[in-house]
Amino acid sequence: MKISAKGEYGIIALIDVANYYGGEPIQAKSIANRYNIPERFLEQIMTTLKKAGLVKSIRGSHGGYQLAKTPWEITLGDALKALDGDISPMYCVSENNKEQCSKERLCTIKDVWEEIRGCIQKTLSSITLKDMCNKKMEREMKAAHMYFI
Amino acid sequence: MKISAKGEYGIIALIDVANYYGGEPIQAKSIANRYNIPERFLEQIMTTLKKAGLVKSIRGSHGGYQLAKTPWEITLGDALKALDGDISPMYCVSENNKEQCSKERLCTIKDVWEEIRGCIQKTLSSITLKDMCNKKMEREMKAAHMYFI
DNA sequence: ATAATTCCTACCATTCCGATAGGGATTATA
DNA sequence: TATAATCCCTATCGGAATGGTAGGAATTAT
Ligand code: FES
Ligand code: FES
Repeated sequence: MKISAKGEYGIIALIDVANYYGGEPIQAKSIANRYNIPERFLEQIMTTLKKAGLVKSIRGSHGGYQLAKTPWEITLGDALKALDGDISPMYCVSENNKEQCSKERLCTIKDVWEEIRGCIQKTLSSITLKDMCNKKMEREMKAAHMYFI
Repeated sequence: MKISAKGEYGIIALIDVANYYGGEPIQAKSIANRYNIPERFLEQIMTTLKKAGLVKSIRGSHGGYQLAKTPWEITLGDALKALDGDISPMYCVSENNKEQCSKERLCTIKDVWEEIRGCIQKTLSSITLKDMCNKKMEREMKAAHMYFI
């Protein structure tokens, strides 16, 4: 029941990119350095985010990443779905439901997984990158010279 | 973000034991057979549940397992906490918080994990074994000759 | 005595995760 | 046009976790 490092790194990166929304593209290398994320690993993560349509990339020198939508159009749910594949606690209630449990029709527990998936989904899809940026800014206003994630 | 097989098997077993509440102890072997769970694996799971104080065991011939509390005193939250160790989506918001994230005090994402942990916890701790038994019974009443999990 | 059970400990195979690595493609700019 | 800075693609790898197996000891009813 844990969110992967990939998921966490990806969210950190996305929030960072969102912070630069409207400006110059931001490089994977820069993000990796500032948040202490392995550089080559982050590259792969950014590719994932790109394939999911959350960021767009600019290649070549002075290249980097920018949001593919506005910060208030992208939710943490979108991010985690792209990064960890899914946010359901059990395969039988996954959105891209491939694997079924054996006794699915006779299972009374499935409802529980469904409910959990629902509340996670609801929470995550209610928080946008914009929200996260705002929170970060607020905190940095109160505590001078400190950079929040 | 998936619940382990151990977690699922354990919950199935617990519900089954709860179904026999007040009667004879029920054997791991019997549970394993009926729900198609590897026998020796289930033995270990039952040990986990025992150590967590959810079931008590009776050794020797005609032995087996019984609930250590009433079915309405044990929640699915108790069960999963015992089986999967924890239900938090990130170590920094775990109840038995050992590992801390590096920049914990500067992290704005932690709040999100906290919120998710909260809603999972709330859902799981609101469902008792009694609830699950009732649901099972209701469904079996409506569909004759079918045994639900 | 025997059979049925739980209990304890070790082990094993596979998968997943986090990360590293090499090298190619693209682009600004000097 | 050369160079440096990027992103991009693919392969690989070590370690940890997961799911399961195994042997045999301890306990108990019959
Ligand atoms: S159907 Fe998936 S847990 Fe029962
Ligand atoms: S402190 Fe744990 S994710 Fe930020």
